[in-house]
Amino acid sequence: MRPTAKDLAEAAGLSLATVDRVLNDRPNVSQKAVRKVNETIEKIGFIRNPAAVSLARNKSYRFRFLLPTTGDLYLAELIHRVEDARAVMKGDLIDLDVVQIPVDDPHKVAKYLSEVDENEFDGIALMAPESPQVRDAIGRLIERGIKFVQFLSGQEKLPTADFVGVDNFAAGATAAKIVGRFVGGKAGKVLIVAETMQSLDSIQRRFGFDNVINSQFPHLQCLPSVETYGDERRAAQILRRILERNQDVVSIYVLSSEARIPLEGAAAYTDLRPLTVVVHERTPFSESGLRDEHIDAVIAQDPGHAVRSAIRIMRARADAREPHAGQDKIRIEVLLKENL
Amino acid sequence: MRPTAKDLAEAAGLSLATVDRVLNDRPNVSQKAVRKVNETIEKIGFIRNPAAVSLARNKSYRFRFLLPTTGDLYLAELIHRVEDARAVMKGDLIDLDVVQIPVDDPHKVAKYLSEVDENEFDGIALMAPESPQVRDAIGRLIERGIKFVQFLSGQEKLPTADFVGVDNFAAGATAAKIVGRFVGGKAGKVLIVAETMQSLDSIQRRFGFDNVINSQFPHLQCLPSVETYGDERRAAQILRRILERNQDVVSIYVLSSEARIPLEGAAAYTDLRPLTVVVHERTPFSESGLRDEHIDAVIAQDPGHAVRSAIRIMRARADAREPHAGQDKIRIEVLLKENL
DNA sequence: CGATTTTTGAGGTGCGCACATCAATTGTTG
DNA sequence: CAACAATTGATGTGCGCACCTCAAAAATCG
Repeated sequence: MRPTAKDLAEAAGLSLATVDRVLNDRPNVSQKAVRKVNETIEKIGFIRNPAAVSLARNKSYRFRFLLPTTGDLYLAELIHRVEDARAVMKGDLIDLDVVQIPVDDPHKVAKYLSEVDENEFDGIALMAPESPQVRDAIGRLIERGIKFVQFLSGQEKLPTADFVGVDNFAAGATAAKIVGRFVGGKAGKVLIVAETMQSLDSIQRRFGFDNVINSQFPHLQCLPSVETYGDERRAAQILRRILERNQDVVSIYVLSSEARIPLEGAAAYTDLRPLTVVVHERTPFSESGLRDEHIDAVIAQDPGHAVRSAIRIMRARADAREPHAGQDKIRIEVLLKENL
Repeated sequence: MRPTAKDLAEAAGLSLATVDRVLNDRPNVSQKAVRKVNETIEKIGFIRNPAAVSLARNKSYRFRFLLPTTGDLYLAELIHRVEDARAVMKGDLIDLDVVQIPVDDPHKVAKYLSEVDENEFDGIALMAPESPQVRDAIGRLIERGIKFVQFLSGQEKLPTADFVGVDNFAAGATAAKIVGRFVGGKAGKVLIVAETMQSLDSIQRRFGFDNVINSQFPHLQCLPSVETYGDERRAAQILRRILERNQDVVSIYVLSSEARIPLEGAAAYTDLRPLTVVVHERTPFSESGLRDEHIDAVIAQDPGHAVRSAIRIMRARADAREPHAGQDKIRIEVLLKENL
């Protein structure tokens, strides 16, 4: 039988009350008692029964995901994953919800964060670009005891907050390696498309991409980033113009999470198959693109994994535990038609 | 406040005893009562508090991983992951252990399985090739109420058992796609190395590999599989001979989990850098190979993920629940130098 | 109809721990 | 040494549920 707190008390030659004081960091315990208890824990291999703890505390966790209002398929996927997790975690006394806010307005984001009630939420996961205002608001949030996770964005990592997501520099580098090797020695230009280059994510990906192309594939030339601003017509027009002017484009790299908008625009003008097309994030569009070979590779971060990871981290922090690092690292996945 | 079983009973107009009978599938309940309770569960959104269930049942789980005795770095990694999980899961009343057995002897495996005491273990995860004998032994194990997982091998999926691992056909196809596109249009031969071609895993990977090469990269020619039998000297000799005879080898594909043995042999004879080298499984060797560019890509399945997945499945089965499909699918990962 | 079976209700116990109260013991200080 | 503070012990309650027993009520049957 596995030792209980009572066994611990007996083995330590102390009362259950003192053991309780040590285990739960209550005041009025001598250093000697603390040491004795901890030694005995090691000695007899005592482990708190988490079910009993949870039951006795009868505490529940309320976490909120703050996601952008605008976004296409990947955002939808993300929301879907949170809903999934919501259903699963409900049993474990974890209440989740999603609120969408205009993340591109730092002022509004900061205002929203400042209005979060610490009696209503134990943790917030925010997907928004960073800015000084937002950073300050996050700091105040944390001071009020609300656990915070930077979710898939804002990689200027705050020392006080946890981050869930990939290394975007490495993600861009990975895309570049695929492009470079898939193109196959041919010289030519690489067309790079982003929704916007304002965000740190885009900048880092582009930086990682250029870095690898320039050092390992000097026969390829990266064109300046095209920004779509999420506008389909605009995207179609600009891409058409650029492809007309640059007949030697051999590859397209879409570094935003929204591949649909630029690629549908480009496909209207030219056949994508001869080009090496690499995009980010698995969506119904990118999946079908892989299947019918309009897209050669997808660089992805599993949204379900990201959501679960954010939840695990907030829960661990709420329990004043360290998160388990290993399981919570988000991998940069490379998806081909063959390993979908 | 979230509804308890008592609330459920009141809302359903039944006693707690009857509600308990329904919730735990006890005998002597009318169909009417069952229906009424289930309806009320939906209506008030009752969810059993898993902590209370766990505490009241006070049940623990004992699972054993049966792994091969022989194996190199990947096996070591796997054992390490089980040990990690062991420490983490200990808190959740899950006892894990690892036993290594000679998996290539179906007779011994079957004998071992038949001797597993159902009072001592709730679940077994076995990493071993299939054979009729083993299959029968697994069947008897399951009949005795022990939950069983086919762990990273034996993909002739038993309808009665769960499987954790990748689709090896797809894994081979993925490797082929990488080889084909990385080679870059050059014609030549692909050297394929396995520890043994006896195992179903190897056969499926090879089949998937050939399939993609033949259909998409006809300018490449697959050589017959070389078997190392885990013997370094043998491997070095054979590979040297083959590479001497085939000066037009452009790529090496190692389809077993042990890349070290063949690649160290080949590297002794020739420089691997000009070749496109693709191997399976992330190990210290394959990682450093990626870093210094002796290896171009690694096709991997995360061992930590696989271990956790196997545990989750055994636990779900032991609780007579269905496992959560999504989280437990093992991805075929593509690792490059850039996304390690 | 009574005799039997099936179904229900009422109630208790314990799982391992958190949290609270109050008394008893020890240590400290002037 | 008394007066006080710091520490410890003894004990109780409740978290939500599983599991058990015994009696009562309802349904079924010959």
